[in-house]
This record gives sequence, structure tokens and C-alpha cells, in this order.
Amino acid sequence: MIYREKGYRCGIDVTLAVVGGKWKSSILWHLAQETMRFSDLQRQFSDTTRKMLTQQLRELEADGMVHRKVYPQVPPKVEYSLTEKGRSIHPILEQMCAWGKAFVGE
Amino acid sequence: MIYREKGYRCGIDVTLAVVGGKWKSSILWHLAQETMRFSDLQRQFSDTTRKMLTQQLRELEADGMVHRKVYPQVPPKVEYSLTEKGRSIHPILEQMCAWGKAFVGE
DNA sequence: CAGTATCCGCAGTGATACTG
DNA sequence: CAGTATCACTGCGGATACTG
Repeated sequence: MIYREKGYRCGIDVTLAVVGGKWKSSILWHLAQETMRFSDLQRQFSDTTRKMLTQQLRELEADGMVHRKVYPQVPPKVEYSLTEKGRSIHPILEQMCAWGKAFVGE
Repeated sequence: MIYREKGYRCGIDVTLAVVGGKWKSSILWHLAQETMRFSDLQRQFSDTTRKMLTQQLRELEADGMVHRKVYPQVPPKVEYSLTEKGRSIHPILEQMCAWGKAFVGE
């Protein structure tokens, strides 16, 4: 199974490559609630550097999970939202969230 | 949300901490089919070092996801199988697998 | 505001050799 | 057979400064 010139053992590995990044699932989770500006995301992920946040967003964008809308104005304004593909992972994230809670709450 | 003295943003992060490791989901996936000896796993994951494989298995064991049965004999024999907790993640893995396949097959 | 660019430390990983 | 132990290296990610 090939994606972006890399081989994957099965679909699970692909999924983890897309949402398994350090902050990606959380980003997708938050964007599912609402469209957010970069500064909004910075506030939510205050323990992350701009660099990391940008990088994760760029990868999600490259995978077609998020849409990046740039308003050509000064000062700049950039909004991030989920694409259709990005929304399609949400049921799985919800289950992962529930499983994780149950796992800890024992 | 605390687990093993580490804070997690939400259940998703916990789940990824448990199954998101480089080979963990694949290990859980294969063990779901059948109990395997260490050498069986080595064959399946031929591109992984013994060290990595051992480490991932130890972490899965510490999280109560796999059971490690040692046969006290020479030469040694060690069998790995899923615990109840380990089996409980399987539905999610199946969905991740399906999602990943759909993601690539476009 | 929303990013790049650059440098750097160190944890994670690999290679190799050894052991009960 | 099923692991440890040790060393060396790479590259992820943090800190900081700069830019359109």
C-alpha cells in the first residue's frame, strides 16, 4: 500500500500517518467544533511553538484534511477549517476519545 | 487527564499513547489473529530490530494490552497474546484500517 | 498577524555484540 | 530462542530572532 511514495503495512499505518502526529488529532478535534484563526489555535495550544503548529497544519493541509483560507489584508488573517475528508475522520476520533477515557478511568 | 504521571489533553491522546507507537497498532492487529511467539513477530516485522520489537511489546504489556507467557524451558519459548483490554481496541483498529484504505484508494 | 529561518540539544532509533 | 547492553548517530522538536 503506497501513499506519497512511502509504503504502508496496512490502512492503520496510513491513518496514523495522517492523524498520529503529535498535535494533529487535537487540531482536527478543535476544528471540528469551529473554524479557527491561527492565533486561536495558538491560544488553544499554548504549549506548542508556532513552528510546530504551522508544520502540523501544513501537513494536514497537504493531506487534504484542512482548508487554509488566507484573507489578503493587513494585518493578515488566516482561517483554518476542516475539509470533507477532515470531517470523515471524526467518528473515529470520537471512539478513540471514549476508549482513552475508559482506559484511564479504571 | 492523568495516566502514568503524564497529563493528556483528552482521551484521544491517551489512545495514541497506547497504540500510536511506531509498530504497536500492527502488533495488536497481528496478535488479534493469533497468539505469536517472539520469533513469529520478528518474521512479520522483518524491518524492525529485536530491540525495538521488545521495547514496543514491553510497553504494550505495561499498559495491559498484551500478555506475555514464558515457558520455562531450553531453548526459551515466549508467547504473546492479547488481553481483554487489548481486544477492546480492535473495533477502532478495524475502522482505522478501513479509513486508511479509503484514504489511499482515491 | 501569521508566519520563516537558523541553530542546537537530546531522546529515539539503529547496529553490533553479548547472554541465560 | 529470546532477549540485554553498549555505543553512535540522526532528526524531531524547542528557543530565538527575523519578515511581509
